[in-house]
Amino acid sequence: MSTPLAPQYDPANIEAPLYHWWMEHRLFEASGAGSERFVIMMPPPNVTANLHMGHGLNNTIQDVLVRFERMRGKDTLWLPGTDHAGIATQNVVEKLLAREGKTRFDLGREAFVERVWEYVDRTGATILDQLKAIGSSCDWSRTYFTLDEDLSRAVREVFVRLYEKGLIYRGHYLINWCPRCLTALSNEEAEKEEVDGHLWHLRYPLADGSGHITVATTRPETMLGDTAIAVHPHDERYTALLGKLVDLPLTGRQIPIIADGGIDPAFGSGAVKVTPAHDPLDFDIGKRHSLPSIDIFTPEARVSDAAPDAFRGLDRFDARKRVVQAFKDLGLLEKVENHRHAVGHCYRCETIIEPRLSDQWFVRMEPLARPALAAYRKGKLRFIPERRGDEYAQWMENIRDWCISRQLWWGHRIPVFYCEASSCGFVAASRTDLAQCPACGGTVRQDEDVLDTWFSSWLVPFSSLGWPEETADLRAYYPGNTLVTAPEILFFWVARMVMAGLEFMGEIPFDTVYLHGTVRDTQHRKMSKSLGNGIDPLEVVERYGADALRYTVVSGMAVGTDLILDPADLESSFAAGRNFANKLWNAGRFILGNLGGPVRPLAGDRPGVVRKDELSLADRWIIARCDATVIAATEAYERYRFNDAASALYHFIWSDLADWYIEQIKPRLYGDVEGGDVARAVVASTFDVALRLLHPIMPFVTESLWQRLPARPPDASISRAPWPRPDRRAPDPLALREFGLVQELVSGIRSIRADYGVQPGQPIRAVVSGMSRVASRAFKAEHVTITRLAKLSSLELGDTSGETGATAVLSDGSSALVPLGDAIDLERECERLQGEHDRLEELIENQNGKLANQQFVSRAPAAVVERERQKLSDWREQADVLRAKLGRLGCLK
RNA sequence: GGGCGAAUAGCUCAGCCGGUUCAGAGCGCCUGCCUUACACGCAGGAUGUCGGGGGUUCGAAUCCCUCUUCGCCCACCA
Repeated sequence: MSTPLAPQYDPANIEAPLYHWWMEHRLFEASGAGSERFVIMMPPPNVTANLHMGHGLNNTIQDVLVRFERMRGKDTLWLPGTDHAGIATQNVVEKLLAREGKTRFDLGREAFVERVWEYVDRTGATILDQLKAIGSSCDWSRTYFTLDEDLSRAVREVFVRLYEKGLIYRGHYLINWCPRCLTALSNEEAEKEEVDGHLWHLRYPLADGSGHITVATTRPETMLGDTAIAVHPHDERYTALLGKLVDLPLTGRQIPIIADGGIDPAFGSGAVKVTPAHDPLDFDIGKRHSLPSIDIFTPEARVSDAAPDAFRGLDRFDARKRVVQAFKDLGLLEKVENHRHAVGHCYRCETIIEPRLSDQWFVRMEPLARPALAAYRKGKLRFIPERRGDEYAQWMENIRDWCISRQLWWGHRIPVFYCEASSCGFVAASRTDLAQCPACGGTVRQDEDVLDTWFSSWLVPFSSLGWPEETADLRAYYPGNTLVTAPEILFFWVARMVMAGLEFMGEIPFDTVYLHGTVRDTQHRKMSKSLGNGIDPLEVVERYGADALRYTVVSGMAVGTDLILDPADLESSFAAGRNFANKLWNAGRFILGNLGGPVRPLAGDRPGVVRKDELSLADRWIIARCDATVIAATEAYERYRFNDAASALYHFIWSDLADWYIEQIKPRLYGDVEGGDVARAVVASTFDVALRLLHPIMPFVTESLWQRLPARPPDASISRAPWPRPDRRAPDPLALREFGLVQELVSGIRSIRADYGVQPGQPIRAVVSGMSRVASRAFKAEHVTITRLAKLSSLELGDTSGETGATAVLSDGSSALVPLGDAIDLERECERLQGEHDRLEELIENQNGKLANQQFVSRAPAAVVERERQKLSDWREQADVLRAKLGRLGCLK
């Protein structure tokens, strides 16, 4: 790898081959060795999915964690997989069929399922390859699919166990129905959304002709299925009407007025039309009063034959208009009010949910939720951000039974078998397919429905490891550690995994749940296909590189915040990451080009090791800074504060290492001064550390540079390099202070140059006086550095008396004078210094006030008071120096 | 309707348990530089009554209350 490096980092030609190389060397596979493990289950993307920024965000975070822990020496398993995604996938294939003018019913169940498999096999799991493009270091050798044979076996095992335990039951209930997908949905799959609607006040004439009763409803069309009117038992307005009948308009039916405690007398008219087949509250009322229920809709939510002729076949919304019109025509429409309320929408297709009475399978959740809640309460489950735990607990506390049957064809078929013989009545859940009835020998049929997709997902932490077999993987990698996911699927998936883990493995599947934010545009709208405000991660990878994408994601999102990106301006979002990668690349190019072979070891017992007394001030400074960065970055990664890790590394690499240290060592590297070998040792070592610290965030550029460092075995990968430890030689506060003064001095002189418009190439003199001992030592030690970086013709440490020029005062009270001769603009300089002086005086005044305050001096901690005193004296010293300067320049009036 | 969170430079965000990081970063902006690692760069600079109002405190961007505005979760007022 000795080819000269290009002056510009070229991710497009570097990343893909590198990923290949990682795969070849099987660097991401869990080994089963080592004492400590780190396991992450990837939230399995839908098989049909294409990578979007949400995946980019989610998987980048997981990869950062996994790479970090892998370098810390743990046996890491990041297990990828794909989800068969029942409704979503079936919808995709049905859409394809529609183009051929066919429906799934034209094909029939078996052919249709075959068709879906064909599609899934052909398109493959594209998304998994796309995940590789962003650098995801998953253990691909263990990739699963939720419809794989072994995972399906786990699903079936779980169903049968729960069935036999009485935790799965079949019932006739009002469920959430999607009239477009033609299937039942769970409560979680019905997304509540606020909608602007109306409240229609309808008059129902009393059967005895004595008047009417008014009901208020948001869904007038359902009146066709009304079977009662309910009022609150204590509502005096209606006591006289209780038990009376009304003529239900349009239907020719008569229904009773009943009393039910569930009615709120304050809402609407206080009287409610009761439609047990189409409203959850009404369903309960119907049960309490044994009311008949009339289902007036077909599965597609068109008016069915149970309704009067005039409305049959109408879509529910057309029916609504017609019913309202009919009431108007009859003079029975009292009024219409605007009314905002929450309406359920299908989470896959946004269609408004229709509550529908049907036979479905349910899981009794309370017994599963209890231990899952207890585990959280006992502190075994940690949420990041913490407050998300409250949502988890709240959901667990109010858990409702889970409707798990779906009227789809694509999925795990419900393993329940019914005997066809009417006299037999045999029904059972079975681990194996039944050909005939074990009771009577008759033919059996299997339940037609399939299971909710999440019924396989909630098992993934163990089903993907071979359960119910007692595999080695299961023993080694269950339970896992961290789950990284979007908050949207907290209930769908996370909470249920905890329940399943406890029920079937006796242990929760992970101890930490990191819930990251959502990717949004600058108007804070969620990125989505329909809004057209998405960003294609692959386009970003192509234009800016995967590292840039990852850097942006990581640094743009703190714990508990969303990731805001501008789809209209990729440059603003991703340039910083690309520039950083390029900066690193060029720093590496420079360092590698100047090492020229093996370097002396910096520490240890090896021969040629650099002795401490060989280190210059700058060397000690960068080592101390490097060490501080090791500590800060490690802690940030551990605390999931990846943005902190990113910024600590950005600052260390760009400002400390590139802007100062590399500039500082140039004379040594070029042989202009002594100590080139020490500089090489230190720069190689600190750069190596920086690469390793940054690798979890920017794996590609760090790997490609790290492999080129001297004395690397050909097969060594940074992804397995040991995580840097804090250095014994650091911390070195004195080096930080001393070099800090050097930086102040150089910056001060540069400012003067800029202020006075000194030509960039023009060398100037500088005289520093009034130095503290620390400054004096530092300036002597870094004389060459200061001269070079401030472009001085000479740097004198001593007395500035008698000369006029521009002055910079440093924090220790030393002042640097740049004699400018005729170039000096006295008035301007006075203004400059006066401004500086006034600013200090104001600080001093405040500080005096603070320290004169008895309350402060007596109540504040002694250390705080001492610190404040020190500040005051520093400022006073600086102000004195400035005043003297002003006097000498004749600025003082 | 219940619960929770956020409001800091033009933009995106740090600022953890109250006292210096005299309020920071990146991007953007202004000035000068193609200085032999990097113009995806270097150097220098400007920018904020820390959402409004009250309070606690010797001291508040940081704690409490309140208002305003946004956001999230939950919810069978039809």
